[in-house]
Amino acid sequence: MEIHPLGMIIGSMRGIFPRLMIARMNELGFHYTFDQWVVLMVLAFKKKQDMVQQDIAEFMNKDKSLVLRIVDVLEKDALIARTTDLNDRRRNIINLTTKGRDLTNLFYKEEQLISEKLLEGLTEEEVNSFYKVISHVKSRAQEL
Amino acid sequence: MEIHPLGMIIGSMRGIFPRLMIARMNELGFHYTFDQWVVLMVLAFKKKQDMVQQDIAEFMNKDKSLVLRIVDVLEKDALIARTTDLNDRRRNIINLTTKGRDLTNLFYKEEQLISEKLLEGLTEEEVNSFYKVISHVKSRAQEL
DNA sequence: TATATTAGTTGACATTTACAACTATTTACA
DNA sequence: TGTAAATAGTTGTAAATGTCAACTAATATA
Repeated sequence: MEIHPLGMIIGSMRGIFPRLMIARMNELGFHYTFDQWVVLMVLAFKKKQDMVQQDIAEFMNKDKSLVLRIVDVLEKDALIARTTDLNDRRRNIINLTTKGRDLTNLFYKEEQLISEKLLEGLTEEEVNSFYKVISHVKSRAQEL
Repeated sequence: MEIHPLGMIIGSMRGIFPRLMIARMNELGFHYTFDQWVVLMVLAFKKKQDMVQQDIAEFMNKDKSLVLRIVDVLEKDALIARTTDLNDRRRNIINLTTKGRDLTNLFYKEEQLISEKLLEGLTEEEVNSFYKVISHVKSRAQEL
């Protein structure tokens, strides 16, 4: 099978969607970075109970020190709240506040609109393959 | 059709491949950033004659001032050479040096290996759909 | 009880993001 | 022909990210 090396493909497209989303959210008056939004959305679509910083870092495949800095900003803006896990005081459980949830609802709507525009013209099968490949790549990467 | 908003998908996977590639190239003794490699690879797989900084910036969907800084570093390391376009002296034509070409050949091999590992287990059809979606998204993004 | 591991924090430095403003040059137009 | 607009590249800047190490506090394990 002919493999297109992923470097230039990733290199040329990875900023596209984030930039479109950020531009739109800036228009609406919200000046958060893309990763800040991702953290909020991870919490909105909670993958498991009692998400902690380490969980978010793993999901985003980012260094925990970066997640800490993002969480600091979002907490300062009262979009999330951090509480100590009473079962394990090393862990901070992170939840969206009401204000945070309002923002993630808004982001989600805009995200859907832009996603629809970008994917318009593709078949459902093609889009599903796209998601499957991404999910597969994430799994494979964890094994390497 | 059910659309998975692209935010968290992009947010969780965009750093995977770059990080794997950078780790591998660091092992081999090359300490360039991912975007520095992308610039080299863009020049190696020349999309057109007489690539200039603006062309690279457009391909990478990045600000021209970033491309300038990357080009400065690569020129300093003698991986590329910059010459003024005699037909239009605003433009700098950028070419790989022999040293630069050696490095891109090496990067390409490693890129192929890692890509193969990440895509192993997927059908050719699924991978082709993946590339098609990406190409499509890039085109659509330029229209928005 | 001592050691190893984990979660989070802090710090440091290079690079990127995202603009604006500038210079030099070319193109368009009156 | 002269001027304005546009283009390519350069410089500057503040904030954020990438990436790593070293640290503290807490938990797990031998």
